[in-house]
Amino acid sequence: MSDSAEVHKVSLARTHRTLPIALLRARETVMERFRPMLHSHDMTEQQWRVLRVLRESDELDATALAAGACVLAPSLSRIIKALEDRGLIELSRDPSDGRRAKIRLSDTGHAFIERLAPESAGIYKEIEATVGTARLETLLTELEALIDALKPDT
Amino acid sequence: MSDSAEVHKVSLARTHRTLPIALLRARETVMERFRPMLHSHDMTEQQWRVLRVLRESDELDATALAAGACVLAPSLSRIIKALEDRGLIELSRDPSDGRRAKIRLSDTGHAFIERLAPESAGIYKEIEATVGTARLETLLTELEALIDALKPDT
DNA sequence: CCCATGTGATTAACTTGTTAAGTTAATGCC
DNA sequence: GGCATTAACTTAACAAGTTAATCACATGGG
Repeated sequence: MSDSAEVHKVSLARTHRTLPIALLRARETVMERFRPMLHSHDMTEQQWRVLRVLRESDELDATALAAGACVLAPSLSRIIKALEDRGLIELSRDPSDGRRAKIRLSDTGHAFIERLAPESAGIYKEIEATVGTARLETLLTELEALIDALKPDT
Repeated sequence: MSDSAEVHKVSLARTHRTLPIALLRARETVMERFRPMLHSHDMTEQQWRVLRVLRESDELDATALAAGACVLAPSLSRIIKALEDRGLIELSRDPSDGRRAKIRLSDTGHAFIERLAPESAGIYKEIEATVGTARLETLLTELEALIDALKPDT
């Protein structure tokens, strides 16, 4: 593009040096490593996140689970249906509040996640080794700082 | 969850302290700031990315555009259709290779992006002010380092 | 020239993201 | 109790992510 066409442009950062795209590319680069193993077990990343969050705190309502696994409520509704059909999770109603669902791993679900965990942990260790433990910790800390800084809005 | 149930678990990092989730949450936190303005102009984030990449290098084939805007080819096909229907971009064929498309902004598209650019730049400046210019630059540099480290695979 | 093979782009099918609207249950006020 | 409001999901509709399949054109042998 010629300089003469450039002058009347409002300043916008070069796309590749912006937070939204850098974060997207970083995430994609990382997920590439996990996708083949998840796919070989007919898992999507989101389903795997839901199972892992359930493993950590073994009975949650849908709102807490959605927040923990970083999926929106409508997505979670569909994911729950899929995982329940597969027998990996179980549902019941909160007796004190008929709206609220209670979601937990089934025995099959526990077995499933323990079976995949070593692979998953192995891939993560590989990434850690490639990137460097120190750099990875720094990055995680800075990402949290970014989130905390922006979260309560202005 | 009780300690006795904990012991036979294979080690998996706590979900919130992992790259995939931290990157996802960071991106979501950032995009929250942009979504209202894009939505008010009937733009999706992806469509906006495509337009911005086109603005930077004003005639691209689909493969290069997809790489630049970080969308997969099938998504780009749909986005192109939508943007063309709206008159924001123009298509032609590469005369030397009938498979290859050539995609560029239309005059309307140029006008549209220049009209939104100040808002977009303003939001980004707000983020920069909140997070801190130095921290943001550091983060961008580290994200690029991460991508470079992981990109050529093992 | 014909065919095999490869490449650029699109289509198909399914899952998820995203917003809006709908359902059902709880709560608060009169 | 009756009624509006809020809360927790769920459903709907459309855009995009993801993988596989397909189409159209290019290219390199034979």
